[in-house]
Amino acid sequence: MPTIKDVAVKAQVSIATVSAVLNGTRPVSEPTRLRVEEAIRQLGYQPNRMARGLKQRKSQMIAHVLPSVMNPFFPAMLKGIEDIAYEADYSVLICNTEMDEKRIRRYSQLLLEMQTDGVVITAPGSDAIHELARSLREHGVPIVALHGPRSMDYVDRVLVNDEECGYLASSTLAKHGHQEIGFLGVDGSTTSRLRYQGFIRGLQSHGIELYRDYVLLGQGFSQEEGYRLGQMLFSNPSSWPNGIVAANDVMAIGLWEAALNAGLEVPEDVSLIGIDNTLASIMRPQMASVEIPTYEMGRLAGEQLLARITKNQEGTPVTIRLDPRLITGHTVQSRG
Amino acid sequence: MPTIKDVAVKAQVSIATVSAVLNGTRPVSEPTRLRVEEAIRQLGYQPNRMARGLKQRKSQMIAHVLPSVMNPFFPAMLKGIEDIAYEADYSVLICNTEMDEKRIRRYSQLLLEMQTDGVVITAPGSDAIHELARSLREHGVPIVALHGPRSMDYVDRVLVNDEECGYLASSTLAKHGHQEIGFLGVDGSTTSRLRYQGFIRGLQSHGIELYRDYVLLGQGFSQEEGYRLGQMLFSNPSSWPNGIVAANDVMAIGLWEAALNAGLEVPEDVSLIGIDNTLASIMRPQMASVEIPTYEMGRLAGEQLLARITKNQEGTPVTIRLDPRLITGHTVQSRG
DNA sequence: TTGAAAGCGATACCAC
DNA sequence: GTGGTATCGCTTTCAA
Repeated sequence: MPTIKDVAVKAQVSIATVSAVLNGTRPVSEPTRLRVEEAIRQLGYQPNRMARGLKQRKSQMIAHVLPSVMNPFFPAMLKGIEDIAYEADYSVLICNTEMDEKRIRRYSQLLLEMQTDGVVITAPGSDAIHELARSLREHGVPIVALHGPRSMDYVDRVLVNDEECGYLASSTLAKHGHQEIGFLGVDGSTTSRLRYQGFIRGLQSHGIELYRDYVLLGQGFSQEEGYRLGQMLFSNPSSWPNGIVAANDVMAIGLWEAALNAGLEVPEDVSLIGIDNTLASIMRPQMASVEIPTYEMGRLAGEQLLARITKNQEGTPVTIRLDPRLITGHTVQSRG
Repeated sequence: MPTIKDVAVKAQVSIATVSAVLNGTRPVSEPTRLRVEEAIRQLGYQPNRMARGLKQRKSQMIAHVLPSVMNPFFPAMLKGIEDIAYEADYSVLICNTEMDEKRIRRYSQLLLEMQTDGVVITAPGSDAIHELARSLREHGVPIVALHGPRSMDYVDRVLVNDEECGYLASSTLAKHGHQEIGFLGVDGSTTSRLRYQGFIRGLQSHGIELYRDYVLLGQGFSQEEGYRLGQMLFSNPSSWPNGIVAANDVMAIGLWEAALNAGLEVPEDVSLIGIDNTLASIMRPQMASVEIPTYEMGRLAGEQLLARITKNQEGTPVTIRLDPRLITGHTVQSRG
């Protein structure tokens, strides 16, 4: 690979001048500029970002820390971040945590070693995640929490209104005349808890009674857990809810399966609505869900991060909160 | 951030010795080693990878060039690559091409500027992609084509046996007694063409006639195209295939919808089978499909790439070809 | 077993 | 407008 020196020799100028042409940091006369540009072309010269980064103490790289790209909820966020980064000439490093403490800690160190200019965190707030955030901040690396730890109120955040998600879901069932409405969530998850709060508000605002037996919390947002909780819900053949909100689409699909296996028809016997709209729209029949603008959130997180990097490093943390949107489907049927 | 020099001062040794402790590149006496390690701990020192990379002319970064992480086919591959990279202390840069020539060209340049140590390419072989590969190779950057351009026989490749995918799909329908079998594919796609060839072989080996009218090629592997082609297939109310192979799951789902809209029951009136198993398993009823071991392929690609980077830079290109696996579902029903 | 010093390929300050 | 050169933080000879 040719270096700036090769260019300088070929164009018969100093490397300082080549640098000036490259970065426009100072005026260069037309003829020299042309000579330099010609030399660059002929040599196929490309500046070395490691050298530049070393000197400027920035890498033009940002990172996205997320649980796993294999979870369909996240790729759109990653894509949103990448699109913004691309436009601003930044590269994106990807860090799948798998919710593994050890892995998070190693990435925490790696990001520092790489001189990452900023980090978007999309991961539940475990100890290791908070430690990662603390360490990065301590070293002056800007952070944006994207649908991440809600408790990170000391960094910029891009969130969806999770309470509203739950509200939209239960309200929809209520409006369709359901009176006995269940909720499937995840124990210890802030997201699940907020959605449950909205769920309650939806019931209340329609004057519907809460059946505590129809509220079940599992261990994770998985299809298996949705199925397992579904089985419990339908285990009593004489009593089950006629409408159910699941804390996300994946659980809703497991729930759906449990309903079918219990001999129930959807939506004739029981209405279902998910949250996220990751998979709802591709199901047949299409499942009702509450859409979260994940791509847009990714873009906003990317923009906010770059703003912190290039402009106001300081300044009080910002919170951007987007609203979800109801997606109607064929798994909700009017009652009575 | 403390530098190697700070450590040296604190431990009262030269930076050369610190470096030796860090990298084990030469023997260091026990007492000095302990002093250095203690200094590193106390300062919270982390080596600067840009500086190291500049000197060593490698970045400890690899890249994954793929059409889009939002396409459910790719995340598992990316994850496989990342897992291998993580174990070997490499970072992964992500490059979504969106099949956009301009974007590919910019990434081509970026990867060079970043001093990327190696690249996994998972993208159809457009002009721009071949140009990217050529440019990287010219600069000595190892490449692995992961389910990528089949024509890149000058680089290592990790592929699935696409012909076999088609064969498994049509054979399955044949074994269930279907006689009039259709195929939905994509015009100009090598993947689609190979799967079609296997499809034909499946028919032949079961002595089944090919109905050319039931073979339709669209413009892309999308649900919309699946739907559109499906509509064409079902437009003649007196004649349609009773079994159809779609070149991938996403198209199969569009096709499914078209069938339902045409008033046909699946699988009573028409059997369907997809390829990829990206979405088939989560559909209800579960869709039949042919599974591609994408995660495992990603791992193999990562391993092969790292082998090239750290060991045999030279040596004739390797091709690793994995076999697909049939996933039975409820969209195929026996005939007659 | 250790240290001094020459780079790696850029940027940026200081002269001219 | 342009050139010389110190510098970024590290690795790697070469000497001692």
